[in-house]
Amino acid sequence: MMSEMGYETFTFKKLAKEIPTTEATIYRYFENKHKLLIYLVDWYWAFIEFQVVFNLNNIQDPKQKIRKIIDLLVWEDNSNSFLSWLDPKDLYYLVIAEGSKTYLSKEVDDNNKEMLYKPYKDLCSLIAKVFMEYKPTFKYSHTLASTLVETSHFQYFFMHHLPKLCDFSESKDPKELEGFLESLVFGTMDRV
Amino acid sequence: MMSEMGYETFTFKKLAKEIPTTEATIYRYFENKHKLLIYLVDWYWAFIEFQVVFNLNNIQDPKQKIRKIIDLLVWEDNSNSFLSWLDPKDLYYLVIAEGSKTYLSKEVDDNNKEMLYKPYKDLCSLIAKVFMEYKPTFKYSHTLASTLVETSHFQYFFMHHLPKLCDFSESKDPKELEGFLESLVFGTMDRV
DNA sequence: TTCTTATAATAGTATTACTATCATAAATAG
DNA sequence: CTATTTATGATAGTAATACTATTATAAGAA
Repeated sequence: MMSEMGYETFTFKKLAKEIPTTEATIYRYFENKHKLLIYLVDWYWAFIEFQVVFNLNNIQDPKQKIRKIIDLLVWEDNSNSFLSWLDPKDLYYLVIAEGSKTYLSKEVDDNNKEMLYKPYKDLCSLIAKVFMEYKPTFKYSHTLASTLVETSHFQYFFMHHLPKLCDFSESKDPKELEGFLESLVFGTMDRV
Repeated sequence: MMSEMGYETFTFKKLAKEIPTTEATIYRYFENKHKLLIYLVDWYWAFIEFQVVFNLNNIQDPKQKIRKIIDLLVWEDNSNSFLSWLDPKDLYYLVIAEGSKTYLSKEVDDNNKEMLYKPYKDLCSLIAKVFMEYKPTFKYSHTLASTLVETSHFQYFFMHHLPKLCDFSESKDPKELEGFLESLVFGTMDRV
């Protein structure tokens, strides 16, 4: 629902009607709409981290590991995902369109103290570690990790809504985006 | 005001009280709060584009041009800015914290048709052109341009609010961020 | 001086983002 | 198998938000 109608239009009242339950009941589970967004986005990052750990298990070459990470971040069809009441693909679209709103708020510092961004940080940490395996002398592994994650998302968004801001206009092929992300990551690290 | 209290907390009523005028009068100038945000952000992009054009005028070497662009995107102190009732430094902080909300909305396609993202696209186009001067065979100049602009902003935000997502934690030195952005841009293009 | 246009003042509406109360149903513990 | 805890439903209510509408008046231009 949130993904379909957008975060701003989505309300607890509408959700209550849909489930169905009452607004008051939902408030017993989530302090407010923003915390629900954070909960959903966190769920997604935890899921992706799991996917990364699982899929990197049988890969030795750091370069191949990084390629796999990029492949997992850009969903063409990651439908090997386990079943759940939360469809990861729906979450993917939600996180692309609304994910930044979890931290682009005046409560960011409070939320951060409450560890609400831990799943995102953990994922970036994990990716940064793989970067360090590939190039131990690289100084900006965390910065590059968050840049990779963010770029994978907003370029996907640009591809579909603001094609002038990227070069994948007509094709809308996730594989092309993956190609760019690989040059970005390896190019940056190979300079060192 | 919007930057200080955050987009969500800011209202036309509060603004009217501050100016002072009435809510209804503000509505004659701006359809709604979101359009005012877009107006302010557009103003900022137009200002940066002007700064880029102006500052690149006496530089020939594309590499130096790119260095200058990165320097203009990350504000340590761009206070050679002309005076105005809109302080560009205030706008810089506004665009970092709220800028993405201009397009992360369900109205993005309608707004795009109304050319509301033109200043942002124009700036990216200009930067992409300089990239092409530097490396004519590079395939992703627009993608890299928007990645550079976005990355310069959210890494600045991470630096101040979510330091675990970057590597500039203690120092908070814009120059370090500029260094990373240079490796990112040149690293990506030099691979080709 | 007339006409146009902008603003002030005021009022009003639907919706949002909550909070509160209390009765009841379901789960669980002794 | 009853007593008690806990969750939900039903309902009501509030302050604030994001607007829209109306009319009188003030200022500027023709």
